[in-house]
Amino acid sequence: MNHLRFLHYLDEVARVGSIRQAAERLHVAPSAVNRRIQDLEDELGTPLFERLPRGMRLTAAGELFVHYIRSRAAHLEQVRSEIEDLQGLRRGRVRIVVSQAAAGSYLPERIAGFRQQHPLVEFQVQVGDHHRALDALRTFESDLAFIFHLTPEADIERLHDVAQPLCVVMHRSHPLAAEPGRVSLRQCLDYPVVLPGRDTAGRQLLDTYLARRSIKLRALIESNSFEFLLGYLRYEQALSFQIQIGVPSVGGELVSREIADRGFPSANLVLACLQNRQLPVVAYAFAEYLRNSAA
Amino acid sequence: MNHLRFLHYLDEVARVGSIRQAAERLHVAPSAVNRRIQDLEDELGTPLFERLPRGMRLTAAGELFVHYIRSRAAHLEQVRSEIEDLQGLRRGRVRIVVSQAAAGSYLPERIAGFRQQHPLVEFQVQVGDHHRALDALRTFESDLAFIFHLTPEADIERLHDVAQPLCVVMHRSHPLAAEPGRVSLRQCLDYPVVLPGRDTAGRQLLDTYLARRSIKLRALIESNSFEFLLGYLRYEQALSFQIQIGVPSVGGELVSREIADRGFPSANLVLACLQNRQLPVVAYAFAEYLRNSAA
DNA sequence: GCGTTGCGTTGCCGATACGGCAACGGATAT
DNA sequence: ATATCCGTTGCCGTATCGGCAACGCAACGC
Repeated sequence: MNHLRFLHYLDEVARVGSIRQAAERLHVAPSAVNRRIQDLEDELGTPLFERLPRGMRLTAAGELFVHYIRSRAAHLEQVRSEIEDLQGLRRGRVRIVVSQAAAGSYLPERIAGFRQQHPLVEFQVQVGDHHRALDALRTFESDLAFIFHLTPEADIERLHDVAQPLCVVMHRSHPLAAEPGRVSLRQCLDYPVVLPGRDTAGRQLLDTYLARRSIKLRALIESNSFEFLLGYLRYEQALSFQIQIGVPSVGGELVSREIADRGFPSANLVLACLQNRQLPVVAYAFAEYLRNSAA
Repeated sequence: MNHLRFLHYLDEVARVGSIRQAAERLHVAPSAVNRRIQDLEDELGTPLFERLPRGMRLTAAGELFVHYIRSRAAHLEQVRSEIEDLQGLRRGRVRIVVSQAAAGSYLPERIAGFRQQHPLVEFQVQVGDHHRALDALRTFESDLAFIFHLTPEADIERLHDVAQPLCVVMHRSHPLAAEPGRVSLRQCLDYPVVLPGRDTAGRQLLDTYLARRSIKLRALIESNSFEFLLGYLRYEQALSFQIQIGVPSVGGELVSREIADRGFPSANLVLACLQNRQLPVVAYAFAEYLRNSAA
């Protein structure tokens, strides 16, 4: 099946926008890549790329064809997966793109659990924002996406969603950690807070709620790294806000408490894939596993 | 894209069940075909064929893979078609499998009409029975099927259907042809009849109706060729039964009359394609054309 | 029992397609 | 104007593929 190499050439050129860069990634000479693309264009009778001074850009025809190539490759993976499935083995690779919040402990835990049942299954995990996740699904880079608040899109299919309350997070030695049960937002205002960047979904939920209640919250630290924020809590008696699954649940120094205030927002975490896409059986199995272990 | 030759090899071997025969059709040496198949099996780690003394038969894995190949080829055609479509040309090939009844005049007329608007479009027309039609759709040999009374099947999608009354057909010089409007079944019984074979859909409709009314009809001639039956009417003052579109409507020596009897059966002609199959744009356009010109 | 026929398969060799290398022409950035 | 990055092309070695002939095997006809 090495005959399909050249389709990968085209795919890569479309991604990086340059024959030379694509050739480098593919470990072949630029001329080789160029030749295959020219062959393809000759056969289709239409240019697939515009030749710009700075590189190559897909034409409309190219867009169509590259989408075909990628879906073909994904389809092939699905068939291979089915074939291996009927040999009794559950092997293959699940490719998933997730929000940062899920990357810390939620996803690792689930993957570890899944691999106990299916030890031959490999994973490719990408962390990315909303936009990145949708893009990865559309270009067939990922099978599944697990992200916040999916705005409905025609070509994306929701497989499962979980409502996740936004919690306040602190070190276990923090005064608030002694409180049993929920805490009120008012209590939190007495302490310094560290917050995720304004472009994250959780932060936006928080901000709109606070604005509605005319509550001002000054962030001691803003960061686009959840790991950094939570890590910082070990060094200063501060608070942060995070959805529940974003906080390590076992053996951690960190504690999370739900907020008692009425109307305090919840995030909606969605497991999604590309519409009409036939997932590899392992990917589908993992999606089912996530759905059942959601609890 | 000649690189995909070897996929066609596999397809052909699966169809004819023998490497040597497939090689002959493909105009290559049997050893070449054999080699590509072995490569494929090595790469997939699974035999795709059982080696029988009489030839090759697909394994379960082979079934999956061959289906992938065929759908991939069909998908490619669809993409090429889309690409040509956005170049402004409406070209390509529509592959359709139809009942005998539609082959005589209905389909030729519609194809001619369609080609007046899209002269670059080519057609491949196969005549076949119910079973053959479904098989052609499933193996991606045909894009569309136009057949009688489609029993609902999970993987087949109905695009359009037309109720077609069963009519009595005669030569224009036949006594009954002088009658204006409908004729009664009783009138027909005075004349010899020629009928399609018992395995055709129209004949079965007729037989069940006649049986319910306890009417006996002795066929002067039975034939599996509609063309022969209608042709025979030129030489003897006999009658035949056929759905309306099975009778040439223009400039013909033949005349059809509807049957006045209440409950006299109608056939249901269905235009169908494979479920979830993205049709080439030309095929889709032709399906639309048929739907609109059904009247 | 035989030979015949059709099947998949393999070794060997020639043809073909493909990739690597180096150089060219053009457009942009500094 | 120089440097850089781009796609492109001619030339050549090599890996890949197909053709040919032969082999082993199983089924069929006689």
